[in-house]
Amino acid sequence: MQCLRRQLQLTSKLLRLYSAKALAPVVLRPYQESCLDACLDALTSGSTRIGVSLPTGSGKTTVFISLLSHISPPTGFPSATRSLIIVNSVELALQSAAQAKRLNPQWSVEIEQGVKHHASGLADVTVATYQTLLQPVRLAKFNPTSIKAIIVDEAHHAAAPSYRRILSHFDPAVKNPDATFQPPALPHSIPILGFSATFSRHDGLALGSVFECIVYHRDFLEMIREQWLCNVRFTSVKANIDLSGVTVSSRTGDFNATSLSHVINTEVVNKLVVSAWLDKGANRKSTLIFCVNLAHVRELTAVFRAAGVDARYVYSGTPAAERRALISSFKAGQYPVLLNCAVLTEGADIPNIDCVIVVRPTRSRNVFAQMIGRGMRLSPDTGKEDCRIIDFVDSTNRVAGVVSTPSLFGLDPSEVIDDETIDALEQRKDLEAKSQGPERHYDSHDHIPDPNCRSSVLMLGLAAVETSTFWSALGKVSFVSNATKIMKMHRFKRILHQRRFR
DNA sequence: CACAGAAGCTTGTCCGGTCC
DNA sequence: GGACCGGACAAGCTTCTGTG
Repeated sequence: MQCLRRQLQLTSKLLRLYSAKALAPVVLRPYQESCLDACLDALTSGSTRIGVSLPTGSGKTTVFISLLSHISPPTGFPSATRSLIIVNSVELALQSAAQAKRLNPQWSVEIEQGVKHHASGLADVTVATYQTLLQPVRLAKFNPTSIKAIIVDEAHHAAAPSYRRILSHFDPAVKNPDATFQPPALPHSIPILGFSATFSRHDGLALGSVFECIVYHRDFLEMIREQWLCNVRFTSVKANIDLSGVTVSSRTGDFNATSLSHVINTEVVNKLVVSAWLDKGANRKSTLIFCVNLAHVRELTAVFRAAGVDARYVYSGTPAAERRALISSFKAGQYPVLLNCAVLTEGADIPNIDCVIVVRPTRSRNVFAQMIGRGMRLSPDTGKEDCRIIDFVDSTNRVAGVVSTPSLFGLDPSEVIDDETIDALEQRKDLEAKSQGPERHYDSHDHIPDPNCRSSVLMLGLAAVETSTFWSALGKVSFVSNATKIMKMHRFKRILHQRRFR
């Protein structure tokens, strides 16, 4: 087995070198290479359902397209040469297909989506939206015997019943929610590889029903430090808000929006937000603001406009054409402030954003990372040098579990942060750690309890910090060196082969 | 041991958002 | 307009704890 693995690894590396020389277009970043290695290592070790966690802007699409070129048909099934990429929006489908064609011009690439895009099912790579694949006729085009791998983009959705309805056709181990569903008898196993920036779900239970393990993870903090994402300057503003009375959903673990809006969407706080922006963000070209709910979006926009700032907002009800125009003119720098509520948290690609204001306190590190991640894409064309992140912390009561800039760095939430870089914050954390003795973090807990994984993390010695879950531990892995971390991730993966997720 | 109240968990329904 | 998603919320059920 060891010998076979070495052979396969060598083959995949030679293939990578060969394809790089033959086509010469793609030079993967070092972490993308490591990610590829981790995935191929897992596949050659026998895993078939694996996850990869890479932050927004890290080039997930490039990685999974490259990965497909290194996955060979299973032994004994040379005709299984096709790949299926499942995405959750038309934009992602178009982006992935374009990237697949750009990186591998020799491939036939098709899209299966809606009424406009009908694939034959015979292309080397087909990119499909899950909404379209839910139609049996559309799904039936893809014969499992001819497929060598399936990629799931935004894979934190993969545990939803609709995704499982699709994936169960390609892997009997994925349970179809329909009790009458007859699992297919497949001649060979089809690897399912999930990619996401926030590889977790609030309900927590279901991801393990699709993926066996996470084989690679990169935290956005180290990506910034290594300048794969743009530099960030953090500012935390103390506001007279009291989160202690805000109700928390037992199901999601995060604040209830309605309850939260009673505390956040007030005249005092809204004026403070505008003042903070005038003080710290007015010199920025493009500021994106995250609000609690629709009422908050509208009222905060009004306060900005009353202060003479050209602020606009998008929400789900904004007509598609109007939304495109709003985002397009925002990208062009035609107005400085765009507010939204949950519309632009996932998949929004607006690289010119150079200021993000979070006026939506959260207990989820994922949600916080998604929000501030919108400003971290590199954008040399627009002259963007860095991104300013402004968030608001309560000054009246210290509520456990709130994710803010200080807690993100393991600092006391009451610490004042004014225009500080990641390096400065980590130096401050180190000083605090030295003065306090044993390491302590004030981070929140993410929402996926998994006793098995906690055991694994403990086995790796990664649990020197206060953490309750594998997921939050992964978040803290960013504080160790990259080389060390990758080594630990490889060890972690091996352990998971014996101790799988639920 | 039995009962009542509190706390926590599960389930169903509704809503906002997205896509077909 | 319909289907599906995640999230919010309320109602009902179960479990835990304190008291007689």
